[in-house]
Amino acid sequence: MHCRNGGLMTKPLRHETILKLVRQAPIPNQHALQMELKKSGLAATQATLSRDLAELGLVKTAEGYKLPAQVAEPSQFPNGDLKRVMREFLREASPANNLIVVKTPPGNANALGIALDKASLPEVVGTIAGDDTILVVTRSAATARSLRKKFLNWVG
Amino acid sequence: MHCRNGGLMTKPLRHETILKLVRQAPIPNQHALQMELKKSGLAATQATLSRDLAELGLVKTAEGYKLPAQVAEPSQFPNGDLKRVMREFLREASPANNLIVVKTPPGNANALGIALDKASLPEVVGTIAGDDTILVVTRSAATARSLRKKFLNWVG
DNA sequence: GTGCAACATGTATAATTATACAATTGATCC
DNA sequence: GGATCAATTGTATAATTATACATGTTGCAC
Repeated sequence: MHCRNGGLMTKPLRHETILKLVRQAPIPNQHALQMELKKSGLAATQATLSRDLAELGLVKTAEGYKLPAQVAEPSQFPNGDLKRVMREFLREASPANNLIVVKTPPGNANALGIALDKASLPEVVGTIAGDDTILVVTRSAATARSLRKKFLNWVG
Repeated sequence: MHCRNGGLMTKPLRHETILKLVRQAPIPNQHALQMELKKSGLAATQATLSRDLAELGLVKTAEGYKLPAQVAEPSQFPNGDLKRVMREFLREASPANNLIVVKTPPGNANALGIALDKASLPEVVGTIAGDDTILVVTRSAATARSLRKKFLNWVG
């Protein structure tokens, strides 16, 4: 078979390069990794990369392969606080694709945004708060819709 | 098609159950999850579970699906310390499948074991230290062998 | 009521990943 | 030198996961 290896220890270099790449950004799949490595002059088949990723202990998330350290901490504790803040400030929540557009009284978006971030709900990828509007970014439209319903239930 | 759903909101319950299961132990794959859910009287196809896992933001590791919180922290900082301790105490390191059997002078296994744990090398799944022997558990035989070489290089 | 849109889900299949096996290379021992 | 073994990798394929599409259901507007 053609192992074009030729005795050069390519594996350690490849592993280093993979770690370098994954530190820059999550790698969506093994084919993408293969392309990136090729740019660095490193050839490897999908099978080899599958083995590499396992040996390096990388982890596959919705965003792609990451270092374990890069895996976001999820909600540290429940959201009693969030519910309270939300009851106070939430006026309206509209899904828009994978976003929820949350309206608050003028000047209060930030407060609610902070509470949302702190609660770090698993559904929430991130938030941006303006003056009276927060964009809540979720992984999918379905998530946005179901999370929105959860919000509305909370404020009952 | 037969969505035997009948209007009961099975999804939230299913999601709760999945989270409960994954808190107990990593779930190796979607088929295993399907079997577990069946035990709880919850029927779902692989496709549904694939969608569920994505919505819940679970992450796939070598051990299976986990909560992001359960993903182990990798080496926090390099291993200068470990190298020093290792030079002092390491006498022998033999690979045995996915283990490395590390020998130390009598009574020193624990010290080296602690240094190993602190360094939390990505290759190391865990360690057990006796009196003059440490078992270093890695993910694979290949990892064990290459890590062992790394050890031997360190102690020069 | 009808119509419509959003959901949840199953089926079938595409896409992705893991692995059994074979081949090559380099080291070690006789 | 030749034999043998461990390591690395490719090929082919199996196993696993994601998704395009279709369908039954529910809630809401009219």
